[in-house]
Amino acid sequence: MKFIIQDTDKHTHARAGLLETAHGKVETPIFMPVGTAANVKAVHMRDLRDDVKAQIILGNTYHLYLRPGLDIIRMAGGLHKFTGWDRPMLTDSGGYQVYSLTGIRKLKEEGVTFQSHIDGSRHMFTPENVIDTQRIIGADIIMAFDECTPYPCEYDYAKNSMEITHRWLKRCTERFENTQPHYGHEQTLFPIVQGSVYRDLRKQSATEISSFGADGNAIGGLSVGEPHEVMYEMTELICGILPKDKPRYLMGVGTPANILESIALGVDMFDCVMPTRNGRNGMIFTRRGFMNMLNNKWKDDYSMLDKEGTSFVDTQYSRAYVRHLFRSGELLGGMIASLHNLSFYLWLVGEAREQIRAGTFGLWKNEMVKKVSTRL
RNA sequence: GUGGAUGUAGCUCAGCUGGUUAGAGCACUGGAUUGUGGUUCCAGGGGUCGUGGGUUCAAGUCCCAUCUUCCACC
Repeated sequence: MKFIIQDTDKHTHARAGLLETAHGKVETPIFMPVGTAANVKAVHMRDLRDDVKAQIILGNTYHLYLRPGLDIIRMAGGLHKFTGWDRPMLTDSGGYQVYSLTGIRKLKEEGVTFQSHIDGSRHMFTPENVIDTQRIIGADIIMAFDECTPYPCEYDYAKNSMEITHRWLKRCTERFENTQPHYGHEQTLFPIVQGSVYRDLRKQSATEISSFGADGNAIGGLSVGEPHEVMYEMTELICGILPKDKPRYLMGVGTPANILESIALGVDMFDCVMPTRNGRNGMIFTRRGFMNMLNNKWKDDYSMLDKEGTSFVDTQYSRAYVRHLFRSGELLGGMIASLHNLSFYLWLVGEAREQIRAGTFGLWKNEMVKKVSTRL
């Protein structure tokens, strides 16, 4: 996988780059829609490609392993063929599920044993079989198996967790190097920096992760409940250590403001469930602020959903109509909001990229952060 | 007509033998949601307890009357 940096902002650490995978190019900074279970919820692949203009989407190892299962994906010829998405893909390793599904899992040196949230059956993920699984799924970028620490997190727990993540990374890397892609296209492995909110741990982890010389590096364990300033502080610290010539991926982030601020700190890739999950629950993000479509104030607002929006839904449906759909529990509401929000997120990072290339990112970012944080 | 039930928040109901400012679920009004378990959590507003009398220190609760709705039987 290739990555080149095309422009660097003079006043911030923002970069505009180009990532090249076997399934095509990705212009960074980029937002990657989350498609956990072999679909971006409530959005057609066609709309994802032509309307949202998504360049790369996510899948999830844990969820796909449980359903539909590896045999089905292998027989389909991999996740690209199975879903019909022929552009770049990235799979998360399941490390986050180990965190979020806590209570039905047990963590050991060997790996993690857990019970399926679907039928309670017992399974084990190890660094090795998570790589094998991601070979079968066949995404262009695959993630190392890590432990995402909760927040707050005791120093000793964070330290042990970080160390086990490092040992697992070594095992992931070995397995990755000793296995081949199943479908003829190249895959690449991203390691993940951990260390919770402790500067020395984050520094140590970023240094360790950098030494692997991967094609790209991820920052995990943030946006799990810590204050935004802490998240930015850690991100800044880590970006100062990770190699400059490789893409940096901040996992699970975030709000439009989080993304803009993190781009300024030198992050190139993002993913987050917010535009889709919050969208399904009535939240609409726009360049002028965000709105809760369930609120009473939209009941007779017949203006377009977002007159400045880039999606066809923005000028196809009125706010009053979208509010009606949400209040009636109509599925179309979630579909409209998901499509709109993803379009907005992709517009936002695309515009950030343009501003970086034009040398005007810093000022634009500051103004945009204020706007997108406004409640409408 | 007779007998038996019923009446408490917008809706469906809980309130044991009378005892602090009458509760729940849903709905309603807001808020949260960050590598997704089609959500889930949090907060808030809202009731002359059908009506009128009575007993009692004290009545949603007991007594009488009346009205509402339902059931059964003539």
